[in-house]
Amino acid sequence: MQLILKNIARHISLTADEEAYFLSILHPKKIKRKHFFLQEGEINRQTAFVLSGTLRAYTIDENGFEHILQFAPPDWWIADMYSFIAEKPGNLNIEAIEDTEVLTIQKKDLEQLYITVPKFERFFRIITEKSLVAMRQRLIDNLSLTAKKRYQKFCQQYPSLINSLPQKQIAAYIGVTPEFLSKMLKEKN
Amino acid sequence: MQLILKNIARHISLTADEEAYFLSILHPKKIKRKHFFLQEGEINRQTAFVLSGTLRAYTIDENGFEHILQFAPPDWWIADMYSFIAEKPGNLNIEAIEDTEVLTIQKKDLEQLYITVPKFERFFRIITEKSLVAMRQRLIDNLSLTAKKRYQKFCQQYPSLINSLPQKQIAAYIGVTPEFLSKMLKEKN
DNA sequence: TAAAAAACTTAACCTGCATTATTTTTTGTG
DNA sequence: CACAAAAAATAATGCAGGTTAAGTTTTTTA
Repeated sequence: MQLILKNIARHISLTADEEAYFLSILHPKKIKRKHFFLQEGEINRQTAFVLSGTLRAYTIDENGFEHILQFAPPDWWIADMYSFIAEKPGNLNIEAIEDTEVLTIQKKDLEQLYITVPKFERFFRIITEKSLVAMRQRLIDNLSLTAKKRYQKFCQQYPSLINSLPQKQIAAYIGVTPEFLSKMLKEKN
Repeated sequence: MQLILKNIARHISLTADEEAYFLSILHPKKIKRKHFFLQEGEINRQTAFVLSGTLRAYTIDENGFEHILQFAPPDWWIADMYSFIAEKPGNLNIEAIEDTEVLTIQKKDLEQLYITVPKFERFFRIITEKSLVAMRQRLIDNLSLTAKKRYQKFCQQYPSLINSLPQKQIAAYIGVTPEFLSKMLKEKN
């Protein structure tokens, strides 16, 4: 529980009452490796904060290829934002790549939280702004960098993941086939 | 001025006082065709709402190629979010593709607005969430669709722009060279 | 309104990455 | 610990889209 309070304290400060109220709406949940927090076609009714383990969010395109949009190691928030705000079925899968513990907040509870403690509007505004900046940069990188450079950037950005992830998933994140990533890695050095 | 109030009314409602205060921090600005609202290397100290005309936001990569991140026709908000929140020099250029009128809000005024009228935290949270969803979808499209399909999607999404934009700029948005777009367009039909 | 600049077209050739298919290695699970 | 499944490596072949460069049309602006 300390982890999520510290996460929030990076942008807003809470009174003891507000903190207690916030903690009261959190639901702990465990997701086993290879199990899903959310599957394509479902409505994402809760947002998640990762305490331990790691989740990944991905889509499957019409040719059956996976494209990974986000890894969520501890201290990260994750949801299918489209589905969560529209309350419609989404096309994201959110899966545990190892046994994972999260805290979830139901959409209804979050809406009430916004009303009761408006500071949380600020908190989520700020982290959404940061996500947008990161997503924008990733789009730019995909438009302007070669696969080799995108791989290098990935290594810098997620040094902790690089050794625990199958290459296949790194390929699905940087936007190349596993075969091509394998070839690239042989060429280097 | 009505346009921006309507835009805001889509997500929050203001009292007469709040409305007056909000209007008081807006600065009208005109940007002539081919002139810049913001240039690479500058700190983006204000966010803009387009009243008339159209802006485009783009980066120039290390090989000198432009990549367009956003078109902002009337009723849209635009800024270099990275530079705006970090208060550091950004790498976006925001240029008028025709004579354009915007309303700007200074970062300092926006911060005060958040404090004085917290509803605006909600407003900007919501529109940032929507931008994030759109940006995420664009990344997925770039990872999974062919250039032809991305062009078709662009036509559906910006029917009003399609005839007023140079092909070069459509190419810079969908992520192909102008030569290749030209070839594609000949092939079709 | 004419000259200059920008946008567009065309075409030959090139390359980064995909595809397909087979083999080898690693990992997870009963 | 064995063996089934997943991941990774390898390699031949293919193609979407890039590059270069020249010529043509449209737009801008003096």
